[in-house]
Amino acid sequence: MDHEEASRRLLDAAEQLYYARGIQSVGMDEVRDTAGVSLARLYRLFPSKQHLVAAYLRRRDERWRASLARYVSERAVEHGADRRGRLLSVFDWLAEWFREPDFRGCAFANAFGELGAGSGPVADAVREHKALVRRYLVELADDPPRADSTEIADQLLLLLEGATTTAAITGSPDPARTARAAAAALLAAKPA
Amino acid sequence: MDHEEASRRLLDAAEQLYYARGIQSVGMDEVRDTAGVSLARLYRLFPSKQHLVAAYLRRRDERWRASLARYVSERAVEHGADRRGRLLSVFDWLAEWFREPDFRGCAFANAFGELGAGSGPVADAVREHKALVRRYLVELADDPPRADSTEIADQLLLLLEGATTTAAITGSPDPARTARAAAAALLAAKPA
DNA sequence: AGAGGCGCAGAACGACCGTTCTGCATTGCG
DNA sequence: CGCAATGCAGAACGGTCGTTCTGCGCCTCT
Repeated sequence: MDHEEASRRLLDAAEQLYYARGIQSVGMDEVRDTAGVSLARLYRLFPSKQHLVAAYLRRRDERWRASLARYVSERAVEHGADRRGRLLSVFDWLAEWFREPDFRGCAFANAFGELGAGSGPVADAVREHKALVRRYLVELADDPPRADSTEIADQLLLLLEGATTTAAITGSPDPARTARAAAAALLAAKPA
Repeated sequence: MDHEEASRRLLDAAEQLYYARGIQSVGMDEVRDTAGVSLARLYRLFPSKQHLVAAYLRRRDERWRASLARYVSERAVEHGADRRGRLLSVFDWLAEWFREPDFRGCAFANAFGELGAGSGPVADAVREHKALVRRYLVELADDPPRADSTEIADQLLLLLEGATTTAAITGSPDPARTARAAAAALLAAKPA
């Protein structure tokens, strides 16, 4: 097992365990056991638990955004979607995510809520994720370019965030539908 | 010190410590020290940590909703506000809350994200809080009565939730302004 | 063969956690 | 006064945590 494989296994284990059960309640022993990688190597690859958590979140951010972008892009091709169609398909993707059996809300908000603003690399990873998602929404809203892209993107970001938390707490995917309807109304309020 | 006073001190301490630092990282010893109440009495009043957390959240829910309702009501009197004005003043209240020095996001979502859906009395308290806030928004939206009150209330609830989390993560009160503008647009999209 | 380097499993360390226990002090009553 | 009841501070218990250490096995090289 080379370092890349060990790292991948550790991040898989971290993702599975921390997302399902929170961060502080999962010890490094359990990450080791789940990953099948020794503690010594774990600490060689990630100098502390905070580093491991931040790394898992950064990898998750990439995968999450890539999954969303792929979906929006494919739907745009299938349906010849315009700006509105592309922005609304974000919420269709949300609906699918909320229905996944291991859905447990936003890993980034959960980690931030658990560990707080002073949690160094973890808080940084969370903030960067949110900034990148916002940027993606601005890009979608700005195609074709318009003066209100940032404003609408910010509003849709709040709907996305609120729907994710609400879906986790209520255990229902309905907030995706609610958010989509709100997004449609907001887009309709600002025609081209 | 009677039981009521001890209970109040314990809930004050719990609120201060758990909201600021998360739940698992604050031991019962520290709650005891902060409250100035013995561990024996603490356990007599709250049989377990979960009970204490749930009790603090339930008290916080009452205070939070009361503060919001008072603000909305006072603003309605001051400005002769109609349905739209009352619903929008929810977001004005949010803006003030986000500016408080100890603001750290939604205590309910944070606790849920940290402890998970299986956390018994805590998860129950979180779900009930969300349901009560939703009901309050439905009441605001239904005055005067309309067929779309639940729909608009659900949409505003997502904005409220998304703004709270985003404000905590970004450390900025701006999401309240963004949410208010979105709420205004949603209300304008459905005139009387 | 022997020596050195590397990596492992899991023990060890010190800290913290949730909860219960214990020696002691205080209070109230007869 | 003596006795019983009550409550306290904080020790104790058993468990878990993050991190480092140690004895051992394996591999490579001379």
